[in-house]
Amino acid sequence: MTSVRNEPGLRSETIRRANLSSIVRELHAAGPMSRSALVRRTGLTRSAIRGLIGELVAGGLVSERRSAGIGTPGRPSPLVSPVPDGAVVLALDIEVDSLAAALVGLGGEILEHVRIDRQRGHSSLVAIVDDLAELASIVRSRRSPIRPEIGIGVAVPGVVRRADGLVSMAPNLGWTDQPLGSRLAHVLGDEVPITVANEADLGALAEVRRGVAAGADHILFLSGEVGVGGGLIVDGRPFHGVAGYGGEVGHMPVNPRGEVCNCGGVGCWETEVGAVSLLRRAGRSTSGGRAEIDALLLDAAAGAPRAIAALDETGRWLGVGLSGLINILNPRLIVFGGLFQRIHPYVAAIVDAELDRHTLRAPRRLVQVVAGSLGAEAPLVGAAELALEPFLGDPALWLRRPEMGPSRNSTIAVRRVVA
Amino acid sequence: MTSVRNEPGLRSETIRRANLSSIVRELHAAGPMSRSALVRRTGLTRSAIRGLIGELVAGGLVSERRSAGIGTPGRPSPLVSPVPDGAVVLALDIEVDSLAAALVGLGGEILEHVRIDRQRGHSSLVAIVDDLAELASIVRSRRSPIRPEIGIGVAVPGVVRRADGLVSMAPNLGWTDQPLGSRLAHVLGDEVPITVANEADLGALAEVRRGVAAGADHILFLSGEVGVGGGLIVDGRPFHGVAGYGGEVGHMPVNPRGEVCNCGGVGCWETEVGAVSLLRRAGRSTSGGRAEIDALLLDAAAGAPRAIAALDETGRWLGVGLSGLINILNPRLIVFGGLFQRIHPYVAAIVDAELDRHTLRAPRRLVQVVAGSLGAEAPLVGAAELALEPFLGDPALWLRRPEMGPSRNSTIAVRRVVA
DNA sequence: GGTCATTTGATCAGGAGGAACACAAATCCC
DNA sequence: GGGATTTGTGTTCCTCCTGATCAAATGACC
Repeated sequence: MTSVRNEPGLRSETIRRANLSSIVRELHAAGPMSRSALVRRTGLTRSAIRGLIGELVAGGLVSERRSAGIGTPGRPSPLVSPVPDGAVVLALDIEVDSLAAALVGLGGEILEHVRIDRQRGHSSLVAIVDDLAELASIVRSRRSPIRPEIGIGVAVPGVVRRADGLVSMAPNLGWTDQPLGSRLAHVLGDEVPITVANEADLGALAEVRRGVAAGADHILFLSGEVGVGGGLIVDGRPFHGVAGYGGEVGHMPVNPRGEVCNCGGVGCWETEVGAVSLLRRAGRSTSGGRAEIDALLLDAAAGAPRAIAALDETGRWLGVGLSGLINILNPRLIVFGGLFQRIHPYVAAIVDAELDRHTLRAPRRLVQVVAGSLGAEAPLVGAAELALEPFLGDPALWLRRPEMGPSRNSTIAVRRVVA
Repeated sequence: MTSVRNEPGLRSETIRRANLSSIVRELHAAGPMSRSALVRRTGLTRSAIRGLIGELVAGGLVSERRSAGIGTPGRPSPLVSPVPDGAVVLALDIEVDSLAAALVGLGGEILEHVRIDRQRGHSSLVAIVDDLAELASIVRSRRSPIRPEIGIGVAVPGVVRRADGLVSMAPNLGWTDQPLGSRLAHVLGDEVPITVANEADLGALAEVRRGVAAGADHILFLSGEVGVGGGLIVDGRPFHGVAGYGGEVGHMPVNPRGEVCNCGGVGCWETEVGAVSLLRRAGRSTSGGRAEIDALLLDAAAGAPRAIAALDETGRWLGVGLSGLINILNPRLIVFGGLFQRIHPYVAAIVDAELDRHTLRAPRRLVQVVAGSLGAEAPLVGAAELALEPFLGDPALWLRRPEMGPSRNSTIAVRRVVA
């Protein structure tokens, strides 16, 4: 704020960029809509919208077609649609037990999608990078002609430095300080920007753009299997602290007499609410992964007391930790993703009860806990949204400038004559 | 984002507003500087700066004078200074043991200031509002001619709803759901906007604008005496969740076997790090307030084992709780205010050691814990900054528009003749 | 003390961009 | 089929910044 900027000051062009951005964002978020709807939603005049849409159509980012005239009087407004091919991104997702790649277009349409199972446990960086490259080439080859992506987004279950995609810590992969971003750039080509982010951060973005949290401006997304991650949307924008490390709610200390955590600490929240403690409480194998949890939920549904008790206990700790988070963050919505989405029906009541006990009244009244709607694909969807973000923020950068402006006066004479 | 806006779209005028804002913000934050420095810092051209400064000078918000030519070759650039009288706000501060009022001008200059002691303990809303009105009239009367303030900011040790200044909970005042904002508007006049906020939120704002955290973009300010409050600056802007309730870090659960808290919960952080627990650990009266803490610190400085042990224990819990907050928020700086600023020298080492133990490595490396620099006046300074904010964001609203534009062509002929 | 390089202010033309207005087109309703 | 209504089209106007050019004020150097 008080230092020398390298960016120039605001000028006319800035306005055009911002207005183009707001149009593209509307279409990306809400899908096709009439031109007049865009006028209402952006606050711009018909003239301005006309010019901007014209530029977007010329640039191939948007298409107009006659709307099916329905109901209202007045001249029908053409329907403006985002063109999926106008801006395509590659989304990659590294999960504990799978890898995925997808091509996603403007508007959020998933054009291609592949997911393969992965052995749980530790894997080397190169092995995973190679697998991702393979998946990338599969989805790319399915789509031709191949227009290069405008960005690549990657979801990782670990702590990530945004600047360069260094994975500082990913216990479930056995990674410490692994340069995922630069390795991927090496393999996938470095002409396209690659952004790596934590899967919970991306889950939050996904749910706020395309899921239950659509349009909310303050949400906390909770995700994880073994580890517990949090993703935060603040004022409509992803929050990630100074270097991208924010949101590690799993390592909030909640129980000084608790167990030792992966991170070296004691009594971290994830030792109380993670999959391992849930399985242990239910007397099940803690190495069984997703299937074991599914079995536990079946038991609970059938009324097995031990399964129910385990879920209750996990729910209580969920409520305790969430109370702290709500007091700190005052969100509108808490979205359960990953493991928590699956156990949500079994713990919702107890979580709510705990929130009533431990949360300050004022923020408690405003918050709601809901299950996510995107399931296991949330991080992948979020990765796509992340990769699209620079484009959405300034679509003008991807518009080819016309060589010359349209000849403005050519039609005037004609019209005058006609009139 | 996807709803109908009432604001119009961006237009030329928007740019001028934003550029005026960035000039005024620079001057407010960094003080007087040469016109050419403004060119560098805003990225605007000399021409643009000239026009904008001209408008600000005409509006009385800024003044130019010849700079003391020092050192550099080239034509000297005039020094541009914010005019304190150009925008004056009234800042009010309700503390546990005192009340204060100040008039603060553009640039942060404190023009007038009064603080009076207050009986610790519960007070009615009307009593405090009356006292504040009295203080306000004192500072106003000292300054003549009275130009009306452009805003009023109020700091409160409690949970505040931003929209209307309702104090949802302020245990130290004995308040629940007290309409402070509207009562103040009633007494002080409702033509000036009144903004009420939590004292820790304002402390954060104060330290980031005028204190040790100057220019930092992600900070956590920790404050409090009995209760513990947190103020958060995210991306350079105050964070306050959905309704302004954010930042209540004091009620983060850290010890399920801990004590019952004011809020009704158990084992809240403030039951472990607040003044009461510190005094109790040291075997001192918990009702003595500030003086009792001072005596404790004297003891510790003199080497009294029990005082030192009490501070150590508090320091340990500080470290534990801060670890969680750092993992969640990934801030650049943690600023100790209020009680914590005073005990900072005694607990800094132990806090750092606990952070090393409990915080994830990556965010740990980036964070620093420092004592605040504004002491007891931090909330008051922050209240002033808060009240100035609408003005800084759009100074054009306070500029009287000239009746007619300057006659552009009057001097051209002359210059042509001369040339 | 004079000359020159350097930096910055002053002035003005030009271009970009949206707003406002007038008009035309397309639809619904009666 | 006529009128009301809504919305696209085209043009003019206004605002605001940039860029080029010239003038002014200073330090450095001989």
